[in-house]
Amino acid sequence: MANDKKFVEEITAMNVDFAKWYTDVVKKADLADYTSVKGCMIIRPLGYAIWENIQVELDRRFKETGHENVYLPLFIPEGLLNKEKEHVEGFAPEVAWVTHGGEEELTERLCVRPTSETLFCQHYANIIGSYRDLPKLYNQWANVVRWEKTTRPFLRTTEFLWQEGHTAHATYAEAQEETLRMLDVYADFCQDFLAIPVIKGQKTDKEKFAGAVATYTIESLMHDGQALQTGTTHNFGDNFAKAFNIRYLDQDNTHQYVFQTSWGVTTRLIGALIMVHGDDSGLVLPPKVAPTQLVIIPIASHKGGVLEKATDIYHQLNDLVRVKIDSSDKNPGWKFSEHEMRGVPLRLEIGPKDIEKGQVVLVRRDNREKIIVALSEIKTRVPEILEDIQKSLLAKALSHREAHTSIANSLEQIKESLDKNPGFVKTMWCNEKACEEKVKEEAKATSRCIPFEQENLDTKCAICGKPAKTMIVWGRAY
RNA sequence: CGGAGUGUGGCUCAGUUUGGUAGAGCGCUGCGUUCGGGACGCAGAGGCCCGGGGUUCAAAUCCCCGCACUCCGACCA
Repeated sequence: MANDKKFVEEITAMNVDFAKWYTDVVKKADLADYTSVKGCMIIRPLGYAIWENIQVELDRRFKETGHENVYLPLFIPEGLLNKEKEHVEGFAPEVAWVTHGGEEELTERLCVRPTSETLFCQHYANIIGSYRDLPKLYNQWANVVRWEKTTRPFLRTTEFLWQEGHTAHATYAEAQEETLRMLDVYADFCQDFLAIPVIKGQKTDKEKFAGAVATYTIESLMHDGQALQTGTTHNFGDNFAKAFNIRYLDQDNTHQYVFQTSWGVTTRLIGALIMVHGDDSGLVLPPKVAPTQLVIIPIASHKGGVLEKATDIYHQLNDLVRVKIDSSDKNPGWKFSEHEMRGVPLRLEIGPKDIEKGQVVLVRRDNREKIIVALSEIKTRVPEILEDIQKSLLAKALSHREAHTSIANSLEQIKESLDKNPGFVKTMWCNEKACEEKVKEEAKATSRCIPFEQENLDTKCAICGKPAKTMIVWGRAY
């Protein structure tokens, strides 16, 4: 059986129509379902289990770096939202408003939180009085609502799930340290756990968060060459502290404003998983995040001893990996396709012939390699193979990104690169907004970030020719 | 917010041109046979044709007015 044979007819091929492929995978892999409210999706058990795994792992890393979880209200009074000017202007167009409670019109409209900066600020103003109260390292897992015009499951939904970290510090330097520390947490999580390579960098002034001094980002490249911001951290300086009057008394008994940060990742990460690792047969999940890591498929399960053996294997592996046994009365072929669509990293086939030979057949989801393993060795081989799949997926995604990263020295070259080899384009840049706008207008691309890992490609800005200040990465983004 | 498209059993759609008893495939339920890449037989269940108004003896079909979703652009995690 050739590896490139198309096993699943119900999913549109990626190279035929990537957008269609994406929604097909979302539906066929049972990740999410549409509802009667635009942009609001039902996250189905598989999609939610992936989110839960993301949550558990991230939460562990947040706690390790000293953070505590809290929960703040869903509603924000209009007056509170309006306190920081840049912030409210940034979010105003996409805020949903509650105007009535029952039949009564409210005296003040309530905003359904698009993010919780203002609520955290109000709270911090109440609870921070002394330098002894700092730092405050809070995080909340929550849903937020942004009234988006164009929505796509996981990538951009009206309501989405996320975590938002909000911290308060005594000095700008500490806030900056926190901002970069959390970017590292995100970057490491994406690469190690989701097998998604990222570029760490700073957003330009044009792209930074409303109300922030500096915004940092991790950027990933999807299979179609489109960029996706997979996580973001912000240093607010004392902008919000001044607007909300968050002050503490320092050792010298003088009032000081606090310095704040915020950082978040969302259910968009699931979209990234789909678009980085998926193939024409459906979802491909890295073992670390996969709700089911191994599925056992009994062959000819009506024949004596097969189901018993499969169950025995299940019990042997149950402590080592997340394993399921599919003993439904579907055909084996149907089951193969089904679990491939759902991205299960490894499949174990056990039939009468295998039992005779004392072996099982393992099939990798990522490359469809068939591996025959003696029954006596499965407990060592299965975890080994899963580890290898995790590594291979990261390596594959990394080489895809490298193959789709170009260097350009002019606006013409930026356009050409984006058209001929869609992906990231690195250039030098003069740090002027005008050049960003020009790229946006002519090449339909935005600046993704100014990478921490700089390269000296040229002395001049690729767009205007003036002396360059930094290297920047461009891309067409989701 | 522009441009395009689509709304008919759970799903994919036919039927609409030319008004006349609501269809197919898949899925689902039951029984039996199968089982190493989406099996098969038999028997069943299941529809206010997106909504509201017209026109007509008669509307899924013709005419108005809504609403929703999808895709492509502009804005955004």
